[in-house]
Order: sequence, then C-alpha cells, then structure tokens
Amino acid sequence: MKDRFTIGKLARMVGGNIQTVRYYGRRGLLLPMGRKKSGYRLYDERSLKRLGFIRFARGLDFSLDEIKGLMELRDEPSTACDMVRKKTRKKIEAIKKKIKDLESITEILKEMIDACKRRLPREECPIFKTIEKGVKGRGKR
Amino acid sequence: MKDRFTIGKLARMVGGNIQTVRYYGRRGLLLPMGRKKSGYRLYDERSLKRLGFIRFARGLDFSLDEIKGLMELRDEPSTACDMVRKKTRKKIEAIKKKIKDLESITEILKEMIDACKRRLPREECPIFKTIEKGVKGRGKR
DNA sequence: CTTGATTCTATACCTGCTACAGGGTGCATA
DNA sequence: TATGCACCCTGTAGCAGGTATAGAATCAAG
Repeated sequence: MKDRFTIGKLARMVGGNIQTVRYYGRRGLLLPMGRKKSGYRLYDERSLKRLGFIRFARGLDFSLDEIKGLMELRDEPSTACDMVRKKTRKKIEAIKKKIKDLESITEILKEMIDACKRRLPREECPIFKTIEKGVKGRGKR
Repeated sequence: MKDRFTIGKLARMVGGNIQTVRYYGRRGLLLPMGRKKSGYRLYDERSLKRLGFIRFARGLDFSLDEIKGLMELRDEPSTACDMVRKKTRKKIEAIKKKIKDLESITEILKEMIDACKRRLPREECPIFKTIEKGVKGRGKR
C-alpha cells in the first residue's frame, strides 16, 4: 500500500535526472513527502503528478517561478481558473513576441546569405560587412 | 593620432556595460589592444568594430562561442566566406526549429484556454487537467 | 560479509551576463 | 598640495535552469 519511491525511481519514471528533481526541491517546487531514517527522500503518486506538471509546463516555456505560481493557484478555491487562464494568455503573448523576433532574425540572416551569393570573387565577405554595418546603427560605410 | 580609449568609453560608445566588455575579454572575444602602466585596459577602433560585431551577432541569436568561430573565420583566407554562409544557414535552421516549437506550444496553450472556457461551473480547471494528462502522455518535448 | 547500486550533501561548472566590495588611478579645483 | 570625484582594477557572487563531480553513507542481493 505504501507506494513511496526514492528519487532515482521518480526520476526514471519521467525520464528525468536526479539532480534536477533535487533542484526542484531546493526551489520549493517539489518537496519530498518525507524521508527515510537514512535521509533518503521519499516521493509518492502526487509527487509524480507534480513532477509531470513541472516538466510539461517547462516544455510549454513556463519558468519555474511561473510554474510555482500556477501550482499554488491549483490548491486554491474557485476563482483560480480565471487566473490560470489569464496567465496562460499572457504566456501566449510572450511567446508570440518571441516568435516574431526570431522571424525577423531569420529574415536578416537570409538577406545576408543572399548578399553573400551575389558577391564578386575578390570582394570582402558580405556577411561581415552587413554585421559591421550594424555597429553604429548603419552610420559608417 | 592615438585614438585609444578606456573601457568605459568603449562601453558607452555601443551603449553597453563595462562588466560585459570585461566578460568578453575573459571569454577571449575582445581582448584590449594594450594596457596603461596603471593596468587600465586600452581599446581602439578595431576593438569598437569587434564589439559591434559581437553585439549585433548576439542580437541575431548567435552564442558567444559561435561568434568567436565566426570572427576567427574572418581573419582567415578566401574559403572563409563559404564557411560563414554554411554556419549562417545552420543558424537559420536552428531558429526555424525553435519557431516551430514555440508555435506548437502556442497551439497547446490556446487549446487549454478554449477547453477552459467550455468548462461547466463546478468542473475542475481544464488547464490543469490538460497539463496532467501530459504527464504520461505527451511528456516533454 | 561483501559487492554494487543507490542515495546523501556539498560544491563547482555551464551561458551570458550583472553587481558589488575594496582598492588604485586620473584629473580638476580650492 | 590636498581633496574630491569619476573612473578603473581584481575578485567574488548572484540570476535561471540545470548538470556533474567527490566522498561518504546506505540498501539489497548473494
């Protein structure tokens, strides 16, 4: 009946790393439900769920602090769901911005490659030229 | 004639931070061209270009190691341009992958919000249900 | 009892910075 | 000359989000 397991088993169950689990403990996200007399951490089914939650949310680009906030909400009454939705929406906006940034970076890199292909045999590498132009905000030429 | 400047001036010229410049030095990306007797680092126009290069490339999501690699290439002969192009293309691929990941994350988050809106008054928050389902299902990506 | 796997704590490392302490330097002004 | 202030030096420590060691203790099987 006592389905308690040590840290190694817990880590293996989610395909994770022991140090990371301990790190989550230090960060206050996943405390062991107890300890053996020897000091070994003991976890249970709820720890497993929590760890799964953390890992999945990390995969969704939430920071450990954000995840902590979400988990604290879960243990709260009715209005929590609205808050969770709000936080999730905020996260979506942040990710969208990140995507836009990465897209414009891609554009710049592509332009650099195009310029590079058009270069004359003895000309200086246009990629470096492009990057150096960025030095003073396209001031020097 | 001796347009050499101290670290503070260099940092101000690019709107950066002194510690960062020193850090680039420690990482071997931007060594001062000399020192005063007092030990003060001295930089010149070339340092400024180099620093600009580093900052711009950082903005393009290159890591310091990658930037170091690029700068070493620049000091090399003719074939360098091909290598630079190759590395740039590789970077584009990596960024594209990142964008895709972020897009699928956005999708999942949106689904969670939609499910949340459809929930019945006394039902458990579907966002948590979704995330917990991910524990053994989709797992980490 | 011994072996080998597992766990413990503590510490250091990684990236890309940023900050702070406690000292030395540079230069203008009183 | 003294003093005051800005600037610089080195060394250290901190952030996120882990990963990786060392050396000791503990567990389980044979």
